[in-house]
Amino acid sequence: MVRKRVEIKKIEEKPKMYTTFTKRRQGLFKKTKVLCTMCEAEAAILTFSKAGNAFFFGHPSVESVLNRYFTDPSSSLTKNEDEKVMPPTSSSLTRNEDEVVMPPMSEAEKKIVELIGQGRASWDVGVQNLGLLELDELEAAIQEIKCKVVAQSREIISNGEDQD
Amino acid sequence: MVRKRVEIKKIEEKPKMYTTFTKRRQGLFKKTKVLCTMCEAEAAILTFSKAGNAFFFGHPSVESVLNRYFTDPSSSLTKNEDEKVMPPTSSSLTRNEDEVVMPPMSEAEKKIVELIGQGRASWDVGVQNLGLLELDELEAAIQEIKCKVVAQSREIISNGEDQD
DNA sequence: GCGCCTATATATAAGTG
DNA sequence: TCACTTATATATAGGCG
Repeated sequence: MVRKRVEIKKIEEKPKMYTTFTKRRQGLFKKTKVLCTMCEAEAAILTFSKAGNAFFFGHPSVESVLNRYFTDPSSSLTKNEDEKVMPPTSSSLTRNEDEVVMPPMSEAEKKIVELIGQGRASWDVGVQNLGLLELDELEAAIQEIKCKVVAQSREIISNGEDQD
Repeated sequence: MVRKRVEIKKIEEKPKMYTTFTKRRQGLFKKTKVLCTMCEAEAAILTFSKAGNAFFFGHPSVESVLNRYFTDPSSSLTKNEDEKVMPPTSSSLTRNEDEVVMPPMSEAEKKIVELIGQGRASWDVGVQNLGLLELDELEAAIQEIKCKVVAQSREIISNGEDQD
């Protein structure tokens, strides 16, 4: 219970380091979201743990913020011309889940998987390519999924923590 | 002196909003630095205030983190079995010159993909295997995605209207 | 290890100069 | 508006089941 103030230095014990990373990263993301909400700010945060895991958050989206970073005049001042980061032109995100066999999906699930399945586009871009009708369907699909999640949360709460 | 808990919503009074932005941004940067120090992590945070001011921080540098963001394969998915670490040894990743590829997914996207990506389990089953904390995150993630969808819809409906 | 708990450290809203 | 104050809210280290 935080009996002592932690020193701001490298944590030598790996397990402890990972635990700390997770907790602090979560806190960081949360605060970033709050900042965006309260101050109508745009922000992106990119993290890579020592273990190599990557976590990102961006409002309105990581891409939009990065794009602004690359184009906003006030940003240029802090960068070196010759050390500009080039926007992605490589492909590394393609997941090979082609042979994943799943139980029958609901329409909602299918909708969502469909978007992700595009493979070459992230949600932001994927969404931007949809028409009103599709967006409407997707919204409903998302809502449906969300209901399941919320329902599950409630179930766990009411059952204490008795669940597999 | 924090006489009351602040609501996590847009601050209407501009002066107050800017003050809050400044304070919270500083806190955010500070925490980001601590995270990097304690956990040997790499992180970058980019912020744009409503007023248009830009602030960045990156360890080891903003540029290096962004470069990693655009190239690191581990940016795509996070698995959790025994091994979730996958150092960029060079496998199936990297450059396709003729294909436009998007950066890694956001937290929200990852959360959702994570569930589906588990394979062999539909959403219903996947959700049932999550703990409260995860469900909470997932809910937020779903909400985030939904916001994007809704926003896109509204934009289309506006059909050309533009604001600020 | 994972999720929850809680005592304490830290962040911060509002006030003051 | 910044710098400092300080009361309170929030984050979190370590413990527990």
